[in-house]
Amino acid sequence: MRISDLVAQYINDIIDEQDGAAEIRRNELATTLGCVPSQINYVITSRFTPEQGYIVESRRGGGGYIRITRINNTRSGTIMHIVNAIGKSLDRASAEVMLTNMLDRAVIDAATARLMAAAMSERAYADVPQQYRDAVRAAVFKNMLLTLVD
Amino acid sequence: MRISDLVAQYINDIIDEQDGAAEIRRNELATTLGCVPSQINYVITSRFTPEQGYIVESRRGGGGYIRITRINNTRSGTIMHIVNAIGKSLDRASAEVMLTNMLDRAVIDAATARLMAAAMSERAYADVPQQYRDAVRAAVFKNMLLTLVD
DNA sequence: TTTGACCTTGACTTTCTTTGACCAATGTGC
DNA sequence: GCACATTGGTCAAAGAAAGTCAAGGTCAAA
Repeated sequence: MRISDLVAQYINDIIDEQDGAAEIRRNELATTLGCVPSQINYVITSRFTPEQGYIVESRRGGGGYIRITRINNTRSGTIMHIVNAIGKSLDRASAEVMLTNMLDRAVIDAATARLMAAAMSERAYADVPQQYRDAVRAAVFKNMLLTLVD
Repeated sequence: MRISDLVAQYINDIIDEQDGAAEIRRNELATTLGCVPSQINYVITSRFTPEQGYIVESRRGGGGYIRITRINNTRSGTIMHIVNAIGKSLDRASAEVMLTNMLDRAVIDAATARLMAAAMSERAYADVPQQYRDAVRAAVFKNMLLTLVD
């Protein structure tokens, strides 16, 4: 298993336990999980971005910390937030990150996530020229998301 | 015997052993079987396609993998039948007829039908030139259908 | 004998992860 | 205030996979 996944999982567990927010100490966590401190930053920037519905605050120096807060917890709100965050273009990886996130936050169920991921897959767009792919994908994704809001 | 047959057989054996899914590491398998890595891709794209009842997922980078899942069972039979009936091209109206049909036959539920219909809508493909639309739509539809199969 | 479908190979690309050196901010004791 | 210890932040390079593509090979059917 990837170290980055371990870190992400660790953070997610804390957030779940503590009802929406985790406060960690970078070096301590790195030591606990046996990785280099900057790995923590990598995980945060790749998996706990604002786009994905998290706010990250931190402080250096003695007693420093990193606080990760999950926002936007109502279903429709979350979905609309995501819809609005998607521009004219969307690549597969970003779509998948969003889906994983919605799944983690129980905004959608596993079957729906799987279905949507399939509609985002690289394979589905193999026939269409590069230049159009991410645009269609964005459009398809938004259309699907909109059926999920009440 | 062709190398590609060896690769295909090897993958199939794993799938059989592991109850429907094989997770491989491309380079490792290539080394084991004494072929170049891209041979694995060739085999996958030629013998483990959606039409043939497989779902393929993958990930690059450290800890990367290729996962091949075979689908099989009765409701699945209906779906596979539909998948195979779809050619290289699919227009919105036809897709909708199929969805209504599946819904009537309880192969899918209303939410799923709505979600899939959204992914088929004209609006979703407005950006892509006419000539490609129905091809992408077909590919997206097939990919989605396959996730409904066990 | 030509042709077309299928197979093989390898160079090059893209994506994702890991690591470490160096930087910036904050707190503490003098 | 200053020196110094304690944090966290940034960035670029290297590493670890997988993906793509095009050029050439094989082989059987026409």
